Amino acid sequence: MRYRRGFRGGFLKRISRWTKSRMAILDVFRRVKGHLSADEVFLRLRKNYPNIGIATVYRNLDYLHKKGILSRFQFGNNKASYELSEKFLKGVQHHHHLICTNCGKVIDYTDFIKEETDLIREMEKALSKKYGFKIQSHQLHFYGICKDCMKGGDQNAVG
Amino acid sequence: MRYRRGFRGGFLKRISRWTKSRMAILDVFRRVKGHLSADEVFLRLRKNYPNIGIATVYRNLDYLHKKGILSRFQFGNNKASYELSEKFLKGVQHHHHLICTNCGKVIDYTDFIKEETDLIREMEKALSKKYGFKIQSHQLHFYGICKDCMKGGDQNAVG
DNA sequence: TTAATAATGATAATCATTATCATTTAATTT
DNA sequence: AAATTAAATGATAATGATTATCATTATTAA
Repeated sequence: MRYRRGFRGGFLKRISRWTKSRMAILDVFRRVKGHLSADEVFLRLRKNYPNIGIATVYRNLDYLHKKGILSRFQFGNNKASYELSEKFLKGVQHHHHLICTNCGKVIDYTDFIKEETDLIREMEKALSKKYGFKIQSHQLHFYGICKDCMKGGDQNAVG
Repeated sequence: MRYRRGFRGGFLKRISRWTKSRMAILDVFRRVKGHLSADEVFLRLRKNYPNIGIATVYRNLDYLHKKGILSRFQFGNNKASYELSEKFLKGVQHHHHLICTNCGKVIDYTDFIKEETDLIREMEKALSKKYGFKIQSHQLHFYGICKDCMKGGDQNAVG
């Protein structure tokens, strides 16, 4: 068991109670790496944990987000997606997203992170000062048409 | 009337029918400048246009978004916001958003746009090539705690 | 082990958005 | 200007995502 007492340091200290469902949800994200919506988490959990309720999934996603363990995204399909925060897990690379406005596919990319990070750091400092805003995270989304939709088909909304 | 025949050039050519509600919605955005959700548009419209239906608002926001006239955002409160696209209206400056995770307030900022645009342009070129992705727009969101919430209060979620 | 309380599962309620359908309206054609 | 045609509208039902409620259960600290 990954989350037994001895290993509950750092971020994991923020978790007040180590419930079965909370551990199971964290494990889902450790296995999957990418972003998952509440219903996707729910479906994956039900295999090993058939009695879990969808409300528990929602509550824990929100809880883990508030603790800084999951990052929360909305890519434009009217539902939230979550992924492990890079601050929480070393293995998670800093990355951003390409979102296809035609089919909804989301691609993670890790290119240009060095350049981006330098600029962002500078911006955060200046924006914090100018607006008195304590910045905690940022998201950079690119919207467009993916490779498949380019050849395939009927294109939809633009940014 | 702002949208009468003689002036329907450029982007406005994309609009198939100039209905009363469509014009009224565009006018709301011209007056307000900032981002508005469907219900906020609906409320503003009802003053001068008491019979408009909420479905018409949703349909037109979606329509104008697909025509490239409105930009669409989701800041994390589970509902979409729209604003006039800078491509559509010269007066709209390129800008991004600071979102307070405590109270939900959204601040537009226009700082660092030169530096950002240079980097973004470079990224778009490289990402387009690497992923075969035709990029149409981008959004940069900073999440954190605003000035008021910093002194005021009970802090909430982090990014 | 027990006490205190956070978390759970079931489900109702809410909120944002989309679908349906009969009617109206904008633009085009006569 | 009247007729035509298809897009758009308003009312409202339906859907989908998320949140609230509440009695019960499970985790932690004492």
